[in-house]
Amino acid sequence: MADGTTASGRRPRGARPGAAPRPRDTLRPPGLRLYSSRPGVSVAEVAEAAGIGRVTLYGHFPSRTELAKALMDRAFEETEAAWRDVDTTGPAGDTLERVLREQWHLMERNRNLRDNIIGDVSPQWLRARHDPILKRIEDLITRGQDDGAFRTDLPLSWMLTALYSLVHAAADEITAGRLTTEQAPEILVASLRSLYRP
Amino acid sequence: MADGTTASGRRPRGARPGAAPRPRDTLRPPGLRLYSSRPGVSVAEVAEAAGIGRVTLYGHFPSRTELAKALMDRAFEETEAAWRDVDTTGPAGDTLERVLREQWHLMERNRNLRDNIIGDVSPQWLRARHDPILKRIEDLITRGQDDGAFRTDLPLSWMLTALYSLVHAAADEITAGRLTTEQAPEILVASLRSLYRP
DNA sequence: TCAAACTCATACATCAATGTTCAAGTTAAG
DNA sequence: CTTAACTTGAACATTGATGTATGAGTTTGA
Repeated sequence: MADGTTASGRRPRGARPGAAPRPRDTLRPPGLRLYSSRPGVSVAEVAEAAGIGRVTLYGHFPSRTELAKALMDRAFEETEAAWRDVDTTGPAGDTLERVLREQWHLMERNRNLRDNIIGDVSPQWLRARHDPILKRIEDLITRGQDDGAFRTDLPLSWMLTALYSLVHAAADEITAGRLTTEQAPEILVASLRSLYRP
Repeated sequence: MADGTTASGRRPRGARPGAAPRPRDTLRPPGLRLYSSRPGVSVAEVAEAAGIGRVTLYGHFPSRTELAKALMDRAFEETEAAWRDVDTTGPAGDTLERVLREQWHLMERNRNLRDNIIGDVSPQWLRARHDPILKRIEDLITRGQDDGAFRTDLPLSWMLTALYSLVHAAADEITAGRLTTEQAPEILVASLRSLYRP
């Protein structure tokens, strides 16, 4: 205690004693953005995008795999946080449209991240972390089906996959310059309304 | 002429003079299948899937890039051939459903191949070869819109992208074991009918 | 001022993939 | 049988990415 170090760990309790201006948490978002943007990104590229040295990055995450896991955990937390802000009281159709408009960008990042860390983590680990993210939407679709708002002639898994697939496609269209950021959510909502209607 | 060799090239006109049992053309399909199945495939894996040695493969295609190009050309030819068999005389909606049922597997391979050779060939080359493949469907959608069979409130590019995106998704669902090969085209047709209806 | 915590460029070992070379084989036309 | 065309495994050089080690510098709490 007297030496400023806690008994449990190496790091003091409060603010860290001293450091260059980049702690662990301000580092993550830019790395995530790059990791989620292109397949086959190297750790060097992620570090550069995050504005830090490659060695420093390895100081935080002992391996590429651990980096990928941390980014996926982050995505999971972001999704949880986003859902806490969603009003889910109304009809399922309305809720879905709200979620799409508010979260389609986050959903896109989740999906890209998942696509890009396949091969970096075990399939089991990936399922365990990614499935809960999908589950929120899945539950919403089920509720809509029970209410008669959504069709029931297609498998639930397909309706979920189709949704993510179209979100992904919309993001690609923006990248390709064939859709604007404003158009994308409207087109997504219109498409899924047609696709989900009984 | 008397020596059995043509004047123009090194290869005689008819059957090749003698060789191990694997000429260039029986080699391509298995390679294509693998190349289209997984991102980041190595040339060694492609060769193994094709049942030939890696060195032999390099004998046919001087580089990974040239291999990718040859496979894309092959896909293009396959698509052209498939379209020659399609009856396009009826209503656009019926034609689209026929095309989906008959070609969805080919469309899936085209898309996967495209995804996997990004980075191996220049974007310009890729566009030049891939766009004509898309054009057939695009023309069909346009015809349906002119006939009033398909909706016109969504961009043409989006309707095309959504179609390929769902085809891709269906293939993934089969891989994941959540759809059967028999279900897939039916679900695709049902989904696109809803999505394209005015 | 002192020292702990942190950053970072350089350098290094390792590994996997690409593409080449070579020295053997195998096949079938003549 | 002879020989040209082809195949192949093994070996090699090169390149790029991963992960580690080191040593020097920076920040900030005490």
